[in-house]
Amino acid sequence: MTAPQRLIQTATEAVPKRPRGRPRKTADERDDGNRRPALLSAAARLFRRQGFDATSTRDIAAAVGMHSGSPFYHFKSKSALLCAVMEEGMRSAIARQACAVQSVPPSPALAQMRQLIRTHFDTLHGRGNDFVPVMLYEHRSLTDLQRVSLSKLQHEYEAAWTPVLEALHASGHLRAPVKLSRLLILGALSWSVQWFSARKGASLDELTDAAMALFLKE
Amino acid sequence: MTAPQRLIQTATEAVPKRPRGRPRKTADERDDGNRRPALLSAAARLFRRQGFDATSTRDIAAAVGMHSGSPFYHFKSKSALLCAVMEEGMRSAIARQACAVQSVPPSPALAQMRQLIRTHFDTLHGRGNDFVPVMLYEHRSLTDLQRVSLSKLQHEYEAAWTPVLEALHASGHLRAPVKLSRLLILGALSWSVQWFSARKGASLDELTDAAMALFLKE
DNA sequence: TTTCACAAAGCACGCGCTTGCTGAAAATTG
DNA sequence: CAATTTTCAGCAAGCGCGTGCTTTGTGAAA
Repeated sequence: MTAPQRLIQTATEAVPKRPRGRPRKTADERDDGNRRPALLSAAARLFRRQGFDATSTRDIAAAVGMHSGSPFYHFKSKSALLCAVMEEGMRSAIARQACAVQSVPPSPALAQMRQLIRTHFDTLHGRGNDFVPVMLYEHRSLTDLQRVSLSKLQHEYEAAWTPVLEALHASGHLRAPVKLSRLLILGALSWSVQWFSARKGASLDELTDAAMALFLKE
Repeated sequence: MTAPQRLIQTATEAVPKRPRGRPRKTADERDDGNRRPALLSAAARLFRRQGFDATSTRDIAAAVGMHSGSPFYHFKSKSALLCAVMEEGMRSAIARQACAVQSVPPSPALAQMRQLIRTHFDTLHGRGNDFVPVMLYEHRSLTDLQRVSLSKLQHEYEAAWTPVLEALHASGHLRAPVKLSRLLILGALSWSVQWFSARKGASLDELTDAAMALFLKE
């Protein structure tokens, strides 16, 4: 709700008092020099490595060379910073996913499925991609309102899987119900955050092959 | 480091001083009237609902009608209480799993697989079974030593799956590599903690059917 | 007489966050 | 143009509070 406009003005006040000096930026979309992205990725890395509760705002500030109170100029609370990390992660994941899906012809659906899985693994395990793992495992530290705003992005991401799974169901490559399949498959992939290590064991490509062989027939 | 034993004793001290009164119990295995299990299950419920960090030791004490410092008589630290919750959860899960596997003939392996999946879902979603979900999602709050002691139980639980998966691989019902299959399958099942609700959607039996149809051929 | 299973009270610490301030930069003005 | 005004981006310091945990005390049981 914005403040109501005045309908009656005196002559002196009728002059539109344009404020002098630098124009104000809205609180929602700050430019912030260039330190805000630095805060965001430092927070993402620390949140992923130590967890949200085990990471203090002082840690984050120190990681970008700030003093302890300064992050609160950019984010109004610690949990707002967490939410911003998750939003950033989801937006870039959605963008990568859309780009990846477009780069593959819509049929066969098997190729699209492979691309979806491979892109998902990259979102989880690619270097510098700490944002989405934080989203997966620090969900509880958000307020209810923040959860609502993020669930939209989550649905947007998951929505890309449904038509592919339906095509695979129709062609007989997938026999389980589509909705449950999506939940189980995304769970299997996302859980890899718990055990996957880039330095040992299978590669992301081998992982993708295994997932394809596990979930799909023929 | 314990205090060094005295090697030379005077005549009067040579008499073994049997302590009078109630005999001492070791710190490892206390009997504890019956309040220790109550603390354990109250902690499990709260840890699952609010998370480990968001649950204070005062919350746990209040849940069983104790004062704020009293839980520390039974557990030497908050994280030791968490570890005890997880150990209890794993032990009962392993027991349930062993019992379930024995109740089914070793062949066909499909029947054993179904039983494993169904038992796992019950361990995660059965009422009062808060112990294992806590284990899955509060892993980070343990010390390194505690993690080591728990990983043995984890391996014991997962080991039951391997022969079944190998049989299914040999019979052609499973085409992905056994090791990766186990990781992906257990991930898919465990992730259901994030989305499954007993009051809406599918039942645990339907979920089991879907998982079977998703992972196995024929 | 000794131990048990807590109660009662409180300590020290680290946390998120607030407040007040400041040099620099940018826009507006005469 | 120079002078003025306003905002920006962060520094410096610290407040209040909740936390895990400790210490001492105590009635009951063995």
